[in-house]
Amino acid sequence: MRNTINIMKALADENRVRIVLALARGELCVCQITEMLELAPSTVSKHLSILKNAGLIKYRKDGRWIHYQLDESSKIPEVGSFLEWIIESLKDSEEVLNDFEKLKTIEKKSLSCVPNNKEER
Amino acid sequence: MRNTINIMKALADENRVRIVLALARGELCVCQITEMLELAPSTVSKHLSILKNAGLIKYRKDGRWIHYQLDESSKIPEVGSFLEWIIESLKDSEEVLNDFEKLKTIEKKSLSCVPNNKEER
DNA sequence: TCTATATTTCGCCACATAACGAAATATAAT
DNA sequence: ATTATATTTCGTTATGTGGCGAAATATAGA
Repeated sequence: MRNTINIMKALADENRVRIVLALARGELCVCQITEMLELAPSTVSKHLSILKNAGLIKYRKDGRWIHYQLDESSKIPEVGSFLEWIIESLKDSEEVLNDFEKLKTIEKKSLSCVPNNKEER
Repeated sequence: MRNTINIMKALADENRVRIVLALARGELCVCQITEMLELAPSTVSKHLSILKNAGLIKYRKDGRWIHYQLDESSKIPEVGSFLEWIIESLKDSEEVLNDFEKLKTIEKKSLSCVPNNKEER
């Protein structure tokens, strides 16, 4: 039950829900999430920490950049089916579609973490 | 999205999760829920109110008694599938099984709301 | 090494929340 | 009508939470 409560608590915040739905679209760097949410980097870092501790997301480092993705094969059994549920529930919601549009713009920008920007360096 | 966040917030509390799982077993009266949770009646009332406002439960009055049940055909679309998910996730958890045992004892007691007790009056 | 940048951690603050007891409300019994 | 009982609402308190800026940590570049 602790696992389930942790998942519920992790998702009891709109910004964290938005992060999860954005990650459902594909892996993102902290800086992209920060720009999408328009929050302080420290706030975003705290949100990501909560999601990670609930077993919902995982990360990989790439130099100074940290990329997060949904942990669909989490060692916590409930996570997989829960992510299916919430993504299905919200995939067409207005806020999520707005975030997707925003992410398209963010991905076009020359953020330092963007792969093609990196390759040109 | 508002609906989903409300559901997440409603379930971000262990006692409210326990209520939902107890109601999955069948309709209960406030007094039974209160005795199961071992909380003040006013606290239980507030928890039930939150669950009701999230669209997860509904009630019927029977004189002074109020019986609550899960609202599986809630007008909020996400509720049905969400309840399926959480019941499936927690049906075998220790805390929930303990509550079921407790409820068996409570149902044997002559609480004022118990139907056969009422019939004998 | 020093400087720059990305991210996390820490400390603080305003607001939210769960618990309780008291009061209010609703219903039944006498 | 008064008394009893079940439940809800209100007010208070202690604890939790989301946001921010500052400091710390991690990595890259000059």
